[in-house]
Amino acid sequence: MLELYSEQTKCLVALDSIIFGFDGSKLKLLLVKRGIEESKDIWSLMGGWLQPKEGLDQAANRILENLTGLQNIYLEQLSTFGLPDRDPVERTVSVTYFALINVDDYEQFSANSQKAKWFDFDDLPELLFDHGQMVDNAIQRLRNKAAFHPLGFELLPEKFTLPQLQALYEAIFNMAFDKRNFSRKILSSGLLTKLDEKQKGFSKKGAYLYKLNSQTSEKAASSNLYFVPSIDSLV
Amino acid sequence: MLELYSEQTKCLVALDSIIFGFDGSKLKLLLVKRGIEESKDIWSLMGGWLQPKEGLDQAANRILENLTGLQNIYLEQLSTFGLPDRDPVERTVSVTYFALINVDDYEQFSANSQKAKWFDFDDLPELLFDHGQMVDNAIQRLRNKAAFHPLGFELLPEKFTLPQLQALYEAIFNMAFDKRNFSRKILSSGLLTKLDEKQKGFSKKGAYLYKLNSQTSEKAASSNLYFVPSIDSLV
DNA sequence: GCAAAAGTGTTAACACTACACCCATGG
DNA sequence: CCATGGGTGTAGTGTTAACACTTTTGC
Repeated sequence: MLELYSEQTKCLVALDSIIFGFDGSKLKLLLVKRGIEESKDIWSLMGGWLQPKEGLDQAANRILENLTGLQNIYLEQLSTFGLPDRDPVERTVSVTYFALINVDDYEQFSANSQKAKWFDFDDLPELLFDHGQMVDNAIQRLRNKAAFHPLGFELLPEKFTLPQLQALYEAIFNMAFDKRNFSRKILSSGLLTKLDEKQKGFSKKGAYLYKLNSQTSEKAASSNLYFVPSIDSLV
Repeated sequence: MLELYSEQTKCLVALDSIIFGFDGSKLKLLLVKRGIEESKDIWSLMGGWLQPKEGLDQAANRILENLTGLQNIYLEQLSTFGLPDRDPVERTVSVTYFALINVDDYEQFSANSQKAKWFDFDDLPELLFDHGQMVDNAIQRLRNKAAFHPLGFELLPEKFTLPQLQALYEAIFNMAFDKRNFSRKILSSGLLTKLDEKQKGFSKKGAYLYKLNSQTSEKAASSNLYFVPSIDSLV
């Protein structure tokens, strides 16, 4: 059974967030340059320490807000990493989170946070400690989740076109979809509301804008939204 | 960015395991009676403390082995809980694991571990702290995972019958399946090898025994093993 | 011989894949 | 007027869900 509390050793607890973005054609990851000695200047996930009076989700939100200026970001807990020597400086258990943010929203704040940079997801630099594993983990979760949930929308502006949405899913799954099948599947889910406006400037014809239909988004959604042809590695 | 390590507060790190079993007709959960003051005698998950030189998975395995005598148990990390006051004695972050064990295997050891008991999953006592949430979390993960992976087998003896397997899935999903459809789906996955023996004693006719076909179990498996008619709450 | 559980096939609806052409517009 | 990207429909195939009767054998 549980042994007494008093004799147990304590650990530092960190929060590290895998922050995904999308720039219209590629999936992106937001990284920061480590500012302290021991592996200084290595790119790493955005992270910080758990404070005495806060919960994990709360801490992850606080850190994300401090670093990006953004509130109410989609944030979800992933695995916790705790090999004894994962951080050579001192034993640290790290709880990871994955976040989805709209690149445009963030650019406005990027002046503030000095050393943060968006990387193409498939061209990442070497990462600090076990952050590479954390990222592998997160992309899997993103795929699994996006395959069944109306999730990707978090990465797009409020109004978006079907081609944009498709490009996003193609970036997430690193796979091409047939646009007729894609639009049929998406539209039949009832998740989207077609707007009267068209997107201007990008294509000559202009594509209709849609928005997420907040009514149905939570419930009716999850039933048959699976995009991926062959489900390979579900969690 | 990361602040200096030295000024950060540390936490106790606990591991708590949600241990599922199956007795042939009902899904079970293994709980222990808390042995230390402050909520003494409340039923709780099996847990223990992270030791200085071990990783999280390793610690979860060690604790499980100490308490049940079983090795090589299916064990998978779930969420981490860390509200500041979740444990009134002292701030503790708890990493949860879910485990699947064969009830028969465990009964042999149950003499050893004094205060452990199997409960029917749908008739659980009140649980310590936030362990109830941990359990809710775990059953969801079990369902999601079992819907796509050849997972439930961990809960059965090496040789089992289709009716047993179906009963297990019905217990996991708390839902009835059509036996013709069920057997077709399972058998078409190629996961099982039919044996020449029949189970005796339970039914008059006797049901054929099967075993998991270890070749295919990892790969070919995950492609279309979804049993659940309507996927309601996938992670 | 009967009760209790095991085993087995067919059909109709739906969902998925593959595939090609016309449309609207800006330049 | 033409190049670029946007939008749409169908046929074939496979998968799923629903459904009922026969078989075996212990008692």
